[in-house]
Amino acid sequence: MVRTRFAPSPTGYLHIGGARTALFNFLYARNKGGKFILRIEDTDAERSTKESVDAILDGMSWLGLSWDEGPFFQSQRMDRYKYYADKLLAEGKAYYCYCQPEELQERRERALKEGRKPIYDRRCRERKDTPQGIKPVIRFKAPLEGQTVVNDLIKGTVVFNNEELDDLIIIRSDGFPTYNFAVVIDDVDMEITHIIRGDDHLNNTPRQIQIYNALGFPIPQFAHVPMILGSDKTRLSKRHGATSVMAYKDMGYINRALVNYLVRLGWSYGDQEIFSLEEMIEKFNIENIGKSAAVFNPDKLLWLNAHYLKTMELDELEPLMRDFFEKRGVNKIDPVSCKKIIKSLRERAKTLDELAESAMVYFIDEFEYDENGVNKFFPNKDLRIINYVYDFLKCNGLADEKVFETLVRDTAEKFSVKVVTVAQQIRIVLTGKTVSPSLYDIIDIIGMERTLKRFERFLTFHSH
RNA sequence: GGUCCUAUCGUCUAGCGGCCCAGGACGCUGCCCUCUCACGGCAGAAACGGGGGUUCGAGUCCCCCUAGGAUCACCA
Repeated sequence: MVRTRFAPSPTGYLHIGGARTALFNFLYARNKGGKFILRIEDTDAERSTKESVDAILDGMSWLGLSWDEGPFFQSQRMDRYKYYADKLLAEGKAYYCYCQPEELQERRERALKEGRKPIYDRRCRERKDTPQGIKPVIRFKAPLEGQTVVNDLIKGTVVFNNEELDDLIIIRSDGFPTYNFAVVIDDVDMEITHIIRGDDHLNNTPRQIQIYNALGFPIPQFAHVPMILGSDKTRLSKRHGATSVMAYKDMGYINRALVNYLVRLGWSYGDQEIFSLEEMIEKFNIENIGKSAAVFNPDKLLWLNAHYLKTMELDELEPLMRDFFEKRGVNKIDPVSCKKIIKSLRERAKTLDELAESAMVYFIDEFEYDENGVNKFFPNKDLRIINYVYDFLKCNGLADEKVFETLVRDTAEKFSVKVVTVAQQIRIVLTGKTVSPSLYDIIDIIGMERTLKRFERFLTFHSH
């Protein structure tokens, strides 16, 4: 039984990189019919917050990454870490260290300056006395020689010389475990079979393997996924734009689009670009994860978002638009007309927010007229065409789109102008702008009454 | 600096020795469609970092160089 996990530390929101790691773990577990476990690594009391936990859970839910077990909190598992630390101590595989943080820091800097390795010098390793008044840490007795081999599903065989690794702290002076110790205990307790995580952890892996060995635990499978970089090829951060998953929701991105984008960042399945969640689960595998870091490309994400905007069911899209309309003060809007609006704009917008913004032509009757547009399409302030169209609409109404098209064409012919001219004149009358959705859609959505009002308003503004 | 990882169009990538004078996608350019803008369709420009090997044959295997990234905490 495959068991994977996502183990974020609650020191901020769910970011793009974490989301992809979570996604890969989720997909792998689902693909194998296994379990996906969520664990919160909150051993750093200083930086961990409840808000972050909620933010991460929100992000996961929005992306549809449901977990089977958890969330487990490391802060509630102190007895487990203590138990195994004591065990290591009793077996002579760990020891108390009384060195103070300041002197450690100092020695590190000196070593660096003198060109030596900045690793712990193990001076407490064979210490027999127990200094009073100092709260010690517990260090792991790492092997002094030999090699530790990581067999990684993505990176292949990676060999580390043990002399490069020092005696890491496993329990801090405040009694809390450190990361490298806690993950091992947790992954063992939670019976994790496949550890899929960012490759910034590759260097931690030999240390963790040494702990597995010291405790006699079987080694799980490791898969270190390459990082996601910003456009300047440095680690993705705020200055590259939004990195919070929920920020994308707020900007009008659709969860499926983001998930689809993320799955293709570092993973591929031939030439396929579009994947439904079901397809991802069916086709995901670790072999097809690339080995090199990937640059986050906002344009491609935008394209995917536009794709889902164009192809999703209107019934699914309609409720998603609510927030974006409300943001603009549009609250009472029935689902039927909302769907009409979406239909008229979905091919012109790339985000839900953009769609809502351009939908304002349907809601605001008091707008400015684009002066350049007016000058361009109304030579000599000639209002005869508009008057003619107005009269026609007032007398005949508009049965359907075909009638409207005929009207535009006939009018153009009657006044010996191009069809574009007639259309653009009507567009300016109806929206004030030279760019808008299809004219018939506007009339259909706002209704004949408001249509005629907009004509009258225009004529009043421009008749002198 | 030590250690580790990585290296195909600007970007995401296909390629797992001959099917590749390198394919797809985003973006970009042009044309078509068209009531504007979009959408859509078609076409185009655009890459195997460099140098050595191995081999009849290398983008694909090996080595070196170079370049990027990661990591060296009582953070995770």
